[in-house]
Amino acid sequence: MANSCKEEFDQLKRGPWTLEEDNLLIRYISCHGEGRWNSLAKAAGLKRTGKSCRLRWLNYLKPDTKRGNLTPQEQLVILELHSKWGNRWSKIAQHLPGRTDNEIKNYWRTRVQKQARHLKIDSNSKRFVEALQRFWMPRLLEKVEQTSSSSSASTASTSTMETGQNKLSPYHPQAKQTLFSESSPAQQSEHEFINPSSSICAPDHSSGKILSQLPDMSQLYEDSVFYNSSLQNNDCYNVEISEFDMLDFGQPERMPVSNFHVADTDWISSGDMAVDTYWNMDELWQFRK
DNA sequence: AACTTAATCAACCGCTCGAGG
DNA sequence: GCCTCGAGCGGTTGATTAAGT
Repeated sequence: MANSCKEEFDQLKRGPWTLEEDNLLIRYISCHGEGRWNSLAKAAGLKRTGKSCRLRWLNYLKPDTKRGNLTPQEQLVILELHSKWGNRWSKIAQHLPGRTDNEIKNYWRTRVQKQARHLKIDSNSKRFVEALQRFWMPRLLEKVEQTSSSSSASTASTSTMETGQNKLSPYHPQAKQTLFSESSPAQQSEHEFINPSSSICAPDHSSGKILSQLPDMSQLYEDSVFYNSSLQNNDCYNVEISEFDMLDFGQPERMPVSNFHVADTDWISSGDMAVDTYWNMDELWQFRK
């Protein structure tokens, strides 16, 4: 008995999914629906664990799964919700229609934590959260504003969440028809959609100026955790790496946010949304160069 | 061109939780 | 109350690709 179980386990396939496997899973689920993943895997003729099938379906094959880079707005939502809930990836994912917890987790680990390492700040620390809220999130808001204004100029019906390089699942029926579809009313009602700007600082839509809504820079200067801590810090390595960063957090009048280098290319008009809509925090350090 | 390093992301693993017997 | 099983979650790994030297 134990041997047959072991044999069964040994026969299970691992690693990347093949097209045939994907097709088997899609066909089975379209006929019988999701759930009971272990028996589903067997019934579908897949030599995979139920877990593996579930993951593959949820993260890649499910029709409303979005692929591709996160928009600035989506990134903003992630930062905002992560500051509230921490590593509750699935909870955060519920507020980003079409995005999976895995995708969000990967984004956080590869992009956001990278910047924390860069600054030598613990990504779970208050300092880092403050850096995000005071500095990077307003920058993202700015991009969201730019995106929405440029998209409204080109087409009034295209929502910000759906613009850019987002791709539908390759198996989605509409995938070949359009890359920039509007989210359906049903989809929107399924998720409590977070408007990032509402929870951080409301953009001034009447004037179209986001900069007026940025954090109070004089206050930022006064209570600059970064400035003070970096100067009082005897750790030479930390100062060496962080001095410019910290000073700039602390002396905003010397380096207003609006002066930050956005990108080498005009990310709105270049048409290369696949590259430039992606929030690249490295841009934030480029003013030093 | 060849090699190394870094970045990305799909997939796996172990754990917890809740439902049902 | 205990056990089993399915489902889901968060952390981690490893293969692939891109960038740098």
